[in-house]
Amino acid sequence: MLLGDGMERQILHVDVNNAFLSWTALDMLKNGESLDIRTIPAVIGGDEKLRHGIVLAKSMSAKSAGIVTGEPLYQARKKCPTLRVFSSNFKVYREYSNQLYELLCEYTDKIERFSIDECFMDMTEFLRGRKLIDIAYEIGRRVREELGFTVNVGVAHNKLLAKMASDFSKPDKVHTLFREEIPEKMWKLPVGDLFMLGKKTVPKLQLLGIKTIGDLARYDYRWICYRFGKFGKMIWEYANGIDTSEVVSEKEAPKGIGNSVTLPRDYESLEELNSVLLALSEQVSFRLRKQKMFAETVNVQLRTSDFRDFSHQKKLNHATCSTSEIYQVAKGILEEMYRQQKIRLIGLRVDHLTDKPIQQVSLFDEKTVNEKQEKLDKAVDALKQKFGYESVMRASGMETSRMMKRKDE
DNA sequence: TCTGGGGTCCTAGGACCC
DNA sequence: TCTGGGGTCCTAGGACCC
Repeated sequence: MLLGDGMERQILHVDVNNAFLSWTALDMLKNGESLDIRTIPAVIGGDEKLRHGIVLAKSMSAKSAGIVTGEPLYQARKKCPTLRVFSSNFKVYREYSNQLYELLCEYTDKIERFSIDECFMDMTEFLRGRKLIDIAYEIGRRVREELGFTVNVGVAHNKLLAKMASDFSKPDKVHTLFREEIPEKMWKLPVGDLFMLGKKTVPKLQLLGIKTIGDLARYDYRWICYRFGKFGKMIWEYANGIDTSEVVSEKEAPKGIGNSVTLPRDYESLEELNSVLLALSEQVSFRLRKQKMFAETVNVQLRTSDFRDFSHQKKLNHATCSTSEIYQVAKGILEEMYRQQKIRLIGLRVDHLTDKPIQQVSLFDEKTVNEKQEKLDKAVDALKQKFGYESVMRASGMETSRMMKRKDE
């Protein structure tokens, strides 16, 4: 920084205000609804009959009633009896997210989609003689006028500070967080407001007398590193506004692909669980093949009725994308780990993805079976692509599909 | 009808090897 | 004749994010 401001990176973080709720509101208005649900106590929530009943997003007035994201809908209703609940629609969200992304792409090539409703922009080489903060205000105005929803824009010299800044007062605001502003704007905040400090770490820090981000920033660096390892180094640096990570514009290949479902009631037999596992295998392997990737590891996750999570995994000696193979492995894992518990959730995920199959050494007849299976997978995929995921489905798959909300294309 | 679903990264312990 | 020890792979679990 002593080299002068010319060396500083120019970073923006754009964060959609109440994204799912705002986008649902716009979609409803577009479809002839006259009520703007952004103006009433309202939330986006899952289906309580399917035990998916949590708050995914809230309006400003719902927030004023003390409703927080992630809490059960029944609890939210207790806080606000007049609360209206609307269901999510990820297809719609994807469209609005894309509209935002396209608008932001007019400003820079270096742009990172951090989530469906957040982007980082590296403006360092794209200022074209303008001031960063002016661009931030212009983006806020244009999104509001052209897209119909609002964003917060954080302005800073690195990603962490830009993200912290966009989280200051909302909605429809621009905030800066430059180095000299850190003590005034960030150090006074409770330590739990720091990015990456969640509900498990905050109490541990409080035991050390660390209450604010400033307390953490001024705490002995070596002690925090000793106590919290790599994670400690990171949060101490964050508290001091240090973050050298780059804005990454190319979408990286996924490291793993998984689907899970909370069951409409607790399941208590392998047979019931297996039928869900088959549907999950179809879904996961379909997504895997769409990515043209192969997986080396299969992982089965269970959540018991008393909310205890556990998982088992198996590494294969090759990489696969076959529905039946993934299912067979997953079934074996499930049988090995299941101990007659009441199961609330079951999940399947594949990890250690590669873009080429490590060829299985197999006997001729085995290979024939594999090739047959591969052909079947391809034929089914083609139909799913053309007529929709549910066009080709086993009865058990249909049942499971009803429990699940398909999120992406 | 209390508590979603999709990810990433890190850690710790055991097996195994030299 | 107890007590090495570093490195890698695999697994289970946990923390965090949106």
